[in-house]
Amino acid sequence: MKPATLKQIAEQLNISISTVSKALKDYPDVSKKTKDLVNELAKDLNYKPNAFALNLRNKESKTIGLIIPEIVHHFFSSVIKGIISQAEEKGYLVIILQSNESYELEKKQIELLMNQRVDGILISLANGTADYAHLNEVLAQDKPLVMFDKIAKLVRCSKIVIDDRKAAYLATQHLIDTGCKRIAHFRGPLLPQNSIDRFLGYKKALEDNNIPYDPSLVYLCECGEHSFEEGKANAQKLLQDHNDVDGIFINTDLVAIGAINEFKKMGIKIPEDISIVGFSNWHMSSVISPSLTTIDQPGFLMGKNAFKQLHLEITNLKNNLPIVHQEIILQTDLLKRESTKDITAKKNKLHL
Amino acid sequence: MKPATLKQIAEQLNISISTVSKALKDYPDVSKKTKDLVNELAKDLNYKPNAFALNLRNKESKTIGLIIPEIVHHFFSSVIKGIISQAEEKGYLVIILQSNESYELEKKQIELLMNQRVDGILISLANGTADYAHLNEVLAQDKPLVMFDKIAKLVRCSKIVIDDRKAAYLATQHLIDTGCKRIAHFRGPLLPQNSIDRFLGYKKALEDNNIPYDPSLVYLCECGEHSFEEGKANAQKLLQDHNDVDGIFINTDLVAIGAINEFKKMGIKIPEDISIVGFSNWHMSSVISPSLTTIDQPGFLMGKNAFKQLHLEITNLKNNLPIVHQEIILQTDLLKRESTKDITAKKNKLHL
DNA sequence: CTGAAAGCGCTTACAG
DNA sequence: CTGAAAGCGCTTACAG
Repeated sequence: MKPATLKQIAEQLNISISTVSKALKDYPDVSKKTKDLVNELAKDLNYKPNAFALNLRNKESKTIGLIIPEIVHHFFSSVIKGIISQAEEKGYLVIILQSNESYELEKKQIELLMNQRVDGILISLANGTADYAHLNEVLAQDKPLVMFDKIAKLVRCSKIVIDDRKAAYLATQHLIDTGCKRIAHFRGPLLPQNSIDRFLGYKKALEDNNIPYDPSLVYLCECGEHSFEEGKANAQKLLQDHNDVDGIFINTDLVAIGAINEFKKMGIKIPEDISIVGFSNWHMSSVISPSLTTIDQPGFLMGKNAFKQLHLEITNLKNNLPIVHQEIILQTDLLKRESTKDITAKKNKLHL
Repeated sequence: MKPATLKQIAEQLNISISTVSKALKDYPDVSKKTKDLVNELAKDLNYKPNAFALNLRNKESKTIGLIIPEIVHHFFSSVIKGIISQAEEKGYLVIILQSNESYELEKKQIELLMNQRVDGILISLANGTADYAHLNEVLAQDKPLVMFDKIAKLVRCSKIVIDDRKAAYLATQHLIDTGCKRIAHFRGPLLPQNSIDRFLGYKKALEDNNIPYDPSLVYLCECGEHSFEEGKANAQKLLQDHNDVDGIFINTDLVAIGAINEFKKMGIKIPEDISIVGFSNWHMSSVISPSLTTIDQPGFLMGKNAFKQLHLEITNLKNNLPIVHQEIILQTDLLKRESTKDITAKKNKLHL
């Protein structure tokens, strides 16, 4: 059974399409009697306005596009959840595409979404993305665009991020505060700004505490599918290279958990021998033993804020109001758990 | 800058809109000269056909809807990935909604998607869904609908599933084959058919091996957010209630991992004292120690198949071909790892 | 080879 | 209070 149209209602009632349309929208210049007739029949026929026709007329589809590097990923799926929940509240639908960390795919997907004429685009960049022409093109066409987490500083649009550098600084400072003297870092890949910033935060904290920076203490991870194994491998390498390390700041929780597993297997005590701080607050991190001290990365909140900002820009554009790009920096908290030492306990001991 | 239209091209070239349209579509009855002119200008203006107009005319949007109980979930996010990857290949976009395991939300979202006039709908049911009127309504309106994983047997549409009962049977049989005599089961919630079937498979395997079924050996889990903690709690309870258990078949890997953690903490050896089999093959399961014997639940493949089937039905509907509903049962494998005993090793020993 | 006309389903300014 | 007309941007059967 095909969905009913205004035309059908009009014909059955022997009135014009315009009147039917106005009756359904409760225009004041339609008689009560006509309105009642129309509404009743519309209900009987289960009339729903044709979204395609509305889109064409209103030049908007109440649909946005989301491009994300990876879906099977705790942080990113939390962001998606935040975006969708907020979108649903405002009556928007979300088309999701996955770039697989590929610049080429990302470029194609931007085009797809532009051709689809979504009302706006939300994106977290692929690691491979170093050229921003496709993003600037979106902005040039006056299409609202908001970036989150993995952003390009040079693109002039709104951004929702955390302060990776500051968070990494705090993480490292916490290791120093709890007595670590020789602190290693398992860093993320070379490209996204985030792992660069985390590395820089680590380095800065060392400097500010007069601890010499030693590049041989920095190990690289892909932080992709094999994060856990990378953590184990790096833990092994680290022990071979340096037997004096007493603290590690690790780019991602999953890598940290791999490292912890390996250390435990080798009989190294955490936090007594080596203290560890992770990054992201994965759901397993609070639950393993020892539980992992880490930086809480607020994915759900980031998603919510990203959609809110996009929605604001879509609305302003529609109402010919000026669009002010925002850079929103979400707060990150250091969650102190068992993989680092408890300072208060230590202090108390000293005071005995 | 607003996107270009056929009208603009026509005006600039002083020809009719129809001719422009036909030139762009390479109709044979347009002169080469006109085609060249049109194509050149179209390229200059970066002309892209207006998707809203096409949707209205073609009565299709090359967009499907997906309703899923939970996004932040390893299995479901794998399914999503499979769906999106396959959809992209066929030129379809995917709108994702999350039902949060709520029947009410699910119902609303079905309506949303119907009003949006997506070309088809993919759904995995909320645990709370026991009434299927909203799903039958979709089918009554001739909209292709494919269910996966959490399905309703009574709804007459295509389904992509695994054979939960058989997989559970194999898991339990494996425990029996490796010498377990007293086998417990941590089962999932009462509602979705899947956990019922897994329970039934467990029970059937016991029967077929003349092991008496003991209801006090069956423990319930929500298998939601706190799966890990549930595993720990159930492990504790089990030890209090029964000190003779030597094997457990557990509804979900995450619960199993929680249980393993707890057992290890209590000094119970796995698999020597208690053997454990999980279900789903979560990415951590192969990587923890001892690694978890489990049933591989092919999420990505399920997503791919679900979209393929939906696409087939969409295409057939469009071409007025008959639609044959399929129930596709994907293969599940038992992955033998360290949390159960190695039979071959045992056999070898016996043969010495 | 080109173009006017009708139509997809809706809305709204305008006429009566 | 009701309806004819124009328009959103496109396609295609038909006329010339």
